[in-house]
Amino acid sequence: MREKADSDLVRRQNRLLLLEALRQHGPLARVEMGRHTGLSPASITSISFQLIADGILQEAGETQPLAEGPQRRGRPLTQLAINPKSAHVVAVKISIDGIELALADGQGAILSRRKSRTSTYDADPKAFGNMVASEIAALIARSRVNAKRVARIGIAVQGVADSQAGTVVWSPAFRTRNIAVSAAVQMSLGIPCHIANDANMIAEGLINTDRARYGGTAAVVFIGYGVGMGLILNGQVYHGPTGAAAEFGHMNHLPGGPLCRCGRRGCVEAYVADYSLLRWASGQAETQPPSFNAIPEDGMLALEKAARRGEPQAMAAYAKAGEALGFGLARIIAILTPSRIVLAGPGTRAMELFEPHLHRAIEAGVVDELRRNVEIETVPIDTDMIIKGTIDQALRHVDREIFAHGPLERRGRELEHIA
Amino acid sequence: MREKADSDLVRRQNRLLLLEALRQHGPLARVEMGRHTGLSPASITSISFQLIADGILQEAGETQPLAEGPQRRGRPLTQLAINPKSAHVVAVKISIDGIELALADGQGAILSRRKSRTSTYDADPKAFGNMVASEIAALIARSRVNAKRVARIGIAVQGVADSQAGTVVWSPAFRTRNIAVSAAVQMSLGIPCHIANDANMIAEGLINTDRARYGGTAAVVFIGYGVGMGLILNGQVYHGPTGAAAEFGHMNHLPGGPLCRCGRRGCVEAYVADYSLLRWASGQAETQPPSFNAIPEDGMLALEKAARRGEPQAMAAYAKAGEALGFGLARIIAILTPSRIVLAGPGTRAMELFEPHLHRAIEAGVVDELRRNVEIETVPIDTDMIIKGTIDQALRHVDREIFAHGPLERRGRELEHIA
DNA sequence: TGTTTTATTTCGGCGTCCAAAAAAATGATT
DNA sequence: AATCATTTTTTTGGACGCCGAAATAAAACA
Repeated sequence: MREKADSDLVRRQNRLLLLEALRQHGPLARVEMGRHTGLSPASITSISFQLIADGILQEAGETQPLAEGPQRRGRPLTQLAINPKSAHVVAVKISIDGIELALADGQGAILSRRKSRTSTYDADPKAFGNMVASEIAALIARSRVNAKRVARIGIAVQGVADSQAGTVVWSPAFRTRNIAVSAAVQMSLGIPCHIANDANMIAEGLINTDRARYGGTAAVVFIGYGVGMGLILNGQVYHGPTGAAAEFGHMNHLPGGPLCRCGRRGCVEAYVADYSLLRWASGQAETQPPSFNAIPEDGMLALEKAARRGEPQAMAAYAKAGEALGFGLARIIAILTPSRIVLAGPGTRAMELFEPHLHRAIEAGVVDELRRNVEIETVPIDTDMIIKGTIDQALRHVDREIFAHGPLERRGRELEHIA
Repeated sequence: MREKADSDLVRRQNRLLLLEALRQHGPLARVEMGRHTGLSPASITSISFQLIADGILQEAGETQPLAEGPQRRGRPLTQLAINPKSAHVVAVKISIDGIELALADGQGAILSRRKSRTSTYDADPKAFGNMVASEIAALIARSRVNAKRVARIGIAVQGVADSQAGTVVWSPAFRTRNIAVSAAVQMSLGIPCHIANDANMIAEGLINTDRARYGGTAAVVFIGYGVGMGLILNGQVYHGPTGAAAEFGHMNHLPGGPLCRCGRRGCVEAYVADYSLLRWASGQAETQPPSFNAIPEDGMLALEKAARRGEPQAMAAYAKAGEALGFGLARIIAILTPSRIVLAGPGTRAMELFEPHLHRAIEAGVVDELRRNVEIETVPIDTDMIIKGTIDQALRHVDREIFAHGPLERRGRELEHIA
């Protein structure tokens, strides 16, 4: 209840409503939009007319509404879809093993990709932003898309991001702290840019994939080279005051526990991340400083195999991980009572190995009444989830910040404000 | 972005905006409302005219705008205020030592109070709702207020409340679980009624007291006969999917730790609540089943005195409490990065006793970057905070659900829907 | 008394919504 | 082939709530 309501707000809200319906369900006929949004047919006609005039929507190809059974009578539906050329976005993923980029069209279809093997760890903090900018420029140049048609750049990073300041506060991908990124990118390319935590992007992607399932209150846990969490509260990804994500990986499990990459002891990550599993399985002390290199997939596969074979040290590693994860989730449940917990990432390959310990810990850690209302699920490993989520989120940004407003001449004042 | 926007929404939103400005700043002249809401003078005139016609606002008495310095020129301000008789609300507080009630007018001023010494612990779960209803009826009867002018009843309860179902899921004030309350009250009195956790009500009250300070993202911790938490996320009190609050008190601190009133082991409450402090200080085993009686204030005062005198067992109790509280808060910070943590309740009397341990724990439990952005404060103990917060929240409910809509004839459809 | 200043109201215009009627586009029926 | 039935989409006219500008109100000042 922040903003005053006037006809401007009404237009923005209803345009956005229409766009959201299309993002969620794909091409829709006007009547269907009416059903989804609650708007009258007359309004839908008027709004969609303007969106088409603005180049944001277009009539969809002859995508017949599939399988209507017996031939339907009456005037056939004319479906509308988001114009793929309405805007483009770039998604960037910065992780411990390099930088990955993708360029997508207005419908979210990926047009072009790029991977940079540049080691981020020792990157010059001053130059890093410009380096990312030039990678993006190269990606765009290689495609047939005019750079001016790129409306937004989203950057996903492992670790603590401050989206307010546009910096990477702390990340295992960098030796240095507080690396400015988005300002440099924005300056150099003249395209609005934001940065956020990678787990938040996964959460964003999940919401957009299945709103009924993930649109309520859920915690999305990413397990792999680190442990991250995206929180969905009341249908929206939670961003703290500074834009930092839920640092579940660095939530303490046991005081004085194993040494974490962040330098503290007893973080959940120091039990559950791949480097932690390996450290235990290899019989190293838990105070052994953890590796800062990306761990090859082979290593983890071998460890899983060993545990499945029944090798005690490997099994013990998963047991400890499951317990720490379980107590961590129990704490989340006590505080936020999510109705769903989603486990994602390569670490879930070993789910059966730590699952029993996880459940036992949750039972010990939280009152029955609260625990009963939460469903725990794993989602299939898809390394592209972060990139896709970032694209999705960037497009929603464009919807809200640009498309919902209407054509330029309509918003004289607002432009001044932005400039 | 749920609701479609039409002129109805515009009216509701702007009426509510006006009411919120008045709730927050007290009586305001129309120009001032304009400044607060961003609405034009013309709109303010029109909206306030209708609110006055609806009996919701009235011209404020000759409350001169205090100390304008030199006599101001120009037409004097005419201040408007919320009509105290526009609606009344009842607040009920259910805790381990009885039931407390208050009746307030439309401005939130308390007109009448009542305390029932009925022991809740062994109350008949079937009859409890009706018992509360008759207490409320008695409170209203004793005042000069017509029961039909009571627009809402808010109930605050210690423990887990399910506001969706209107039940007390679990509370130390009751032996039994899942006690239905609000349905019976609503049936018996014909007044809408909701139930919520007491810590959430404190949070609600704080937001309304000082929006600038508490309107962002904060965790409000109540320490006393139990440990509760109200979370303020982006300016709003967080209610989980079922309406349960943040059960910080029953968030696990250490697996296998001391026995809690909830039956689990290692909950934060089992370190920090008054019964836990006494249990340690008296040298009992931490597996000793905790007392279910309200603990008299004297006992706690004596314990504090002992610790200040330097008695080792008493000091150790506060040390353990401080550490558990600190690690608990560290976990909250890692997950939610609140910009403020508020400690409230009688337990804060002993703040200096556990403060150093608390800070040491937070330092050990969370990355520097996150910890730096949080301010920890205590608010003076005010046993009425819960009642006041409940009144405030009930009034906001009335604003949103009744006042914002406009006169009855205006909303034919909506009434049907409610009925 | 007239002038200046500030607050509030009145008036006319604008944007968006909606209901109802009209038009469009097709299948079914004769 | 012509007409009827059915469904989608557009057009039309009216309502509502906001806003800017002008008018009015109520005081201090000169």
